[in-house]
Amino acid sequence: MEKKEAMEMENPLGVMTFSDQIPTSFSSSSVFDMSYEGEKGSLGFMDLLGIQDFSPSLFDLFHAPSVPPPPPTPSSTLPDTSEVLNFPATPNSSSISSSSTEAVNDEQQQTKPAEEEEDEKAKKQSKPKKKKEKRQREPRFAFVTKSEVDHLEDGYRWRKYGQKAVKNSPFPRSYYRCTSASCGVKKRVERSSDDPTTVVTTYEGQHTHPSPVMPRRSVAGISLDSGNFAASTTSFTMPMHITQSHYHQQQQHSYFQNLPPSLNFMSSTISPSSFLQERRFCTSTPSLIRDHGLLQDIVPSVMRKEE
DNA sequence: CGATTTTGACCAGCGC
DNA sequence: GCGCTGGTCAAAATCG
Repeated sequence: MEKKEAMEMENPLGVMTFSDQIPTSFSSSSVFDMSYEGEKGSLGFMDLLGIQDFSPSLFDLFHAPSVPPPPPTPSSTLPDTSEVLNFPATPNSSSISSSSTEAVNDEQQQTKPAEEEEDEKAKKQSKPKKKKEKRQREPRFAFVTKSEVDHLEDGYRWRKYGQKAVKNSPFPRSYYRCTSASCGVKKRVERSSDDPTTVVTTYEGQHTHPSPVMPRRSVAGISLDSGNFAASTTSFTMPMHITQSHYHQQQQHSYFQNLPPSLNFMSSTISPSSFLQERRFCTSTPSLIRDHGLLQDIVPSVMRKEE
């Protein structure tokens, strides 16, 4: 798969890496490692943040001091990290790495929504698709969580549609699809062979509907109210203000300034207000920070596809 | 009985 | 062309 993605990578994108240790439904001390994958390539810039040793909240995550970032690496010399999850250096740290073809490759994205569904269907059915046009994947967002259970509760309902043995890993990879009719979001779940205590979950696509299951006050008995983890059922959830602070932090470190234009979207295209606006767009009650409990709650709009 | 999971088969893409 | 691998399909089994 790496190969495939590498092939699809035309514009290297950044790899967002956050780190945190947060309480989740699956573990009282979950390592949180997220990776937003992209087809056009990725660049480890967020992981350069080296964020670690955070208090158990995403909010803190974006405010905690970070270690000095390593010198920016030219995208051209970066390895293919489309599937790399940037495991944290420390046991308690984790990372969110992101890269998305779609994030930057908007044009193709724009034309996707309606026609893509059909395209995908056709693909699956008879697959008489043209070779030239490789399948454009949805933005993918992966994270690593220290958990004993493979399938983590994230507020949505999933139907397992496949399972495959993973090369060089004793653990199988499971494929899930959102059960909602019009929602084509998929996710892969696999246990890390390096660290069997961690689960790698990769989301692909955007939910086109609100979370059908939204236990907002607690997850598996773990209340989230006490912390800043204001939004909800899953570690994916991120309050608006966090997103904003995230932006600021990035600005402070000026990581993006050293990135190629295609990677510089965070500093050049996104402003705090744009984040806010996006959030408002997603929520009817901005002040209350409504989340759907998934990607859409954490991934900036520019990294997602607009409907 | 409908929804979900399991699992073998199938297909596409890729490297050799 | 062949083999490998990731991803998906779909029938059967299982679950609630």
